[in-house]
Amino acid sequence: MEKEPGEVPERRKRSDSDRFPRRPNPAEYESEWYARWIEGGCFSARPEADAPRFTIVIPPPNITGSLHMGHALNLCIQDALIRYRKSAGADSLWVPGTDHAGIATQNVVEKQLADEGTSRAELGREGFEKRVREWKGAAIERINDQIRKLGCAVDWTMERFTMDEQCSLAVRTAFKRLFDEGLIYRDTRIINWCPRCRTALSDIEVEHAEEEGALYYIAYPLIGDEGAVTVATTRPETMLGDSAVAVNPGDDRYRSFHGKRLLLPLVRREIPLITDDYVDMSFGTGALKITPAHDPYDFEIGRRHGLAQHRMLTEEAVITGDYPPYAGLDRYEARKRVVEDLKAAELLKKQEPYRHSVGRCYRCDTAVEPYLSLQWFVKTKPLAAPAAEAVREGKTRFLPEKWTKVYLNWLDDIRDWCISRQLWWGHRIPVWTCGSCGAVSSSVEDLAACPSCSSAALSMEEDVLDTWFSSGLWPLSTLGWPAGTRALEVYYPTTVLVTGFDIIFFWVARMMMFGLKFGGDVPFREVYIHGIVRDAKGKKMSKSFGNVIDPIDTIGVYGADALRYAFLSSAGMGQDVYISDERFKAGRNLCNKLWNSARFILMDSPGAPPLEKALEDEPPDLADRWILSRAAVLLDETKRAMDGYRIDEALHKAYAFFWHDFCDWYLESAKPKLRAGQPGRRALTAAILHRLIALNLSILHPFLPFITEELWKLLPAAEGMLAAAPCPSLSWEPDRDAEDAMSLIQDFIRSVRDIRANLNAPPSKKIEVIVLTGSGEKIQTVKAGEPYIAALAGVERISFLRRGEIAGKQTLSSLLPGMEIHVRVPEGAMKEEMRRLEKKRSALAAEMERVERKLGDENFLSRAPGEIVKKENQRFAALKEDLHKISERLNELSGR
RNA sequence: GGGUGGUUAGUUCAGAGGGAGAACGUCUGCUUGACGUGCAGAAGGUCACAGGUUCGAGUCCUGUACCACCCACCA
Repeated sequence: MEKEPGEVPERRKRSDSDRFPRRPNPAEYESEWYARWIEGGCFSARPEADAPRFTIVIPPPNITGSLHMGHALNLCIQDALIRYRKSAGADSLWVPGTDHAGIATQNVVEKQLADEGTSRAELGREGFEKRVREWKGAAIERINDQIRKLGCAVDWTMERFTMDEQCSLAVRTAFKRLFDEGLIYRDTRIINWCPRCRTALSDIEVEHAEEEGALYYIAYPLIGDEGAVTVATTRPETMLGDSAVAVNPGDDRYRSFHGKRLLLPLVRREIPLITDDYVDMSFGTGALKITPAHDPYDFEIGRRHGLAQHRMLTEEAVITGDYPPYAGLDRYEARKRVVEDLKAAELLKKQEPYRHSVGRCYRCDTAVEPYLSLQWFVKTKPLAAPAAEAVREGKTRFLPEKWTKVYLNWLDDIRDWCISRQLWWGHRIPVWTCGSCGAVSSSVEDLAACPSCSSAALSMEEDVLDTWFSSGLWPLSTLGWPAGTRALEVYYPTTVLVTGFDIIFFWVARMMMFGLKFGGDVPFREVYIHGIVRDAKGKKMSKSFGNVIDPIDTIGVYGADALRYAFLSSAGMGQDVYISDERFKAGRNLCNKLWNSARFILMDSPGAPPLEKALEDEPPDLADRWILSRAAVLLDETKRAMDGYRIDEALHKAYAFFWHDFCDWYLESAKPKLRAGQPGRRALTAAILHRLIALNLSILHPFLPFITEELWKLLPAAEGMLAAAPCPSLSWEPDRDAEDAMSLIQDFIRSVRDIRANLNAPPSKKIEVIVLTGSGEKIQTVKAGEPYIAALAGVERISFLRRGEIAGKQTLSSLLPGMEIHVRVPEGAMKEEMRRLEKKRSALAAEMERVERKLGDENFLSRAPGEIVKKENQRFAALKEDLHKISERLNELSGR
């Protein structure tokens, strides 16, 4: 009967196989293990231990919502590192915590209030803060639960929140020190203002993007003279606040206008025409309207020329009452009206499409206004210089290295940091102004009396600090600074910071500045910058694309280990991570394979002697020596990869070893030995299987903590929990000879299998293989490997013929280094063989020609190192021999 | 305008001067005493393009094109 494509035959029923359960649903053991790890104190720091320290402070997630795939990636990387270093003997500490996220959280809660028909104003500051604190509790619980679901080995006893008592003390202490040293000051400046959030923003909180707009040409009539000066602007409504028109002093077109006065249209204000070098003659008309209160550069020019600052917008970006026809209009509405009115007055000379950069609030995407206001600033240059220097000196290293330059360029060109926010949710600025003497003081403790005049008429600042001010202190505040705690002493500087490139300026640079300033050293030795999470098509995951996947959903379907595998296997250093069902399935399949290999071993050999004991009683055979050698190499390779933060590489190596070396080859070759071998053989084989399944679990544990722990429990020799177990060791050296010999056997088996596949020989059909050879050493190896060849390639007999002895015409053949193998086939199966041989021959001939040409080249022979020339010669000889064999074979077949 | 990456198999990437690799996907076969979430085999690449250095270039240098990202106050 024909089988439908994709149809799978019904699984064979065997009562035997129920002796050991099939893999349970991950949900059945994952949360249970997390609780056991916590109970067992597996994740607790051991500051008293005499061990190398490995410390990470978590990038604190915002309490605005739940964790997304980006967080999950970030967490998985840290967890793999923490668990690996712990198993390698380090005192690993991973400090968890969350960030109050000022603007973002306030927005979320305000939205909630709006849905409930109330508002922040209605609740009042205290009521609002109380409301946010309630939200905070639930949010943190949700986030921590996700962290537990992912299996993160964080030390919960160290958990912090950026607005808890300890962190608040750090914030006030840092603020006061900077204030007292004159590094924090207050000034009236043009800052970035979000009219929706109604707060100031720092420069980096504004996201610039090119947008389609228009360039408007407006004529400003001269006073007391004919004519006008035409300016070009993208924001015509700001003309209401103009104080002057500027031209370049060297611009001949306007030379005759110098010193004249203009009439500002609509407003009918008299303004001067001034000259300033800043003006670019080639742009627009070469005349620039100056609005000192609403443009940063105009502000500078205004200051230079002593111009008035006319504020024409309110905090909500609505026209102020000073411009009656437009008062109360939104800025865009006002733009339309101004343009209409200018048109009506025939003063709008031209309007053309124009692409220009618009800045938007990074929290709500509203177009930001340059806005004149009184704000607090940090003088950054004195802090930035040491932060840059530390990286230049290599005290902190970026991985991948390319981010070093990004970091340095920003610090070298840094501008002062606006830290005041007109919000209610955050650290209130610890500054008090005296109502009687006017003194402005900062204090760590709340002030009750003015330090200068002892007056009690003090008012505290209303504004709060930029969230990133407290984030910047995170490595210090979590470890107890400003108190000289044991944790600070032992764990600062931390080892590595794991984060995304999007917050290098926001966070990494600020921590460097504060860490050096207050902690006396860099906050971390290394900064590991990972990529972002994308969907299968390479699109960034974002709500607006509608392609977000909730990590918790994925865990529900595939298990946390599968999700972790998807991330860690594709997280090449700094590489973006593409996730898809395919990748999750790959992770799930690996878990399944792990389970089933352990299941086989424990079913077939429930117990085994210790490996060292078994080796005393029985010498290891080729496959034993080979797999032990591979394991020794693997231990070394994964260690080096992990120490170098090449996490995906370590995982790939472990995966390949487990799946291909261990399962495909060793375990398969072990089956006949377990079934038919001598007792000593059986014991040694079982011992190796037990030892190596344990080793596989240990090595894979940092990546797949749950399934490996669950299986560890089932191993008779395993003690305690895997999460607390030290790195496995293997008293076995890499064995070159065993690996070379096994490699030949594997090639042999693959060749036979290839021939079988061409023959369509079912696995049950045993075949005879004829070996033609000239090399004695290779024959010895094949003979030694005969049991494996028999078992793994379905070969019942190998006949060794000398060169010249005829294998027979009716055979399929394959070339191996130093030998040629044949399998007899029935009449009629030869046509395909001729084609294959022909193809192979032309490939060999082409290759040989290349090598021959090289070896005929005087330059090559005289200039290339002797070693290379020798190698090429050997290669030529081998190719020549193979070609000869194939040609002979072809002649034989065609000349029948 | 400045900067940083990238361009190698259908896809995602590794390879950093001497015979083009992995994973996934594809195709073919398989009730193989753990696993069909599996086993076995196979096919598939002018290493973006153009110059240069070299006995020899995915690999080093220069330039070009394209893609991605970051920074910047030209109205």
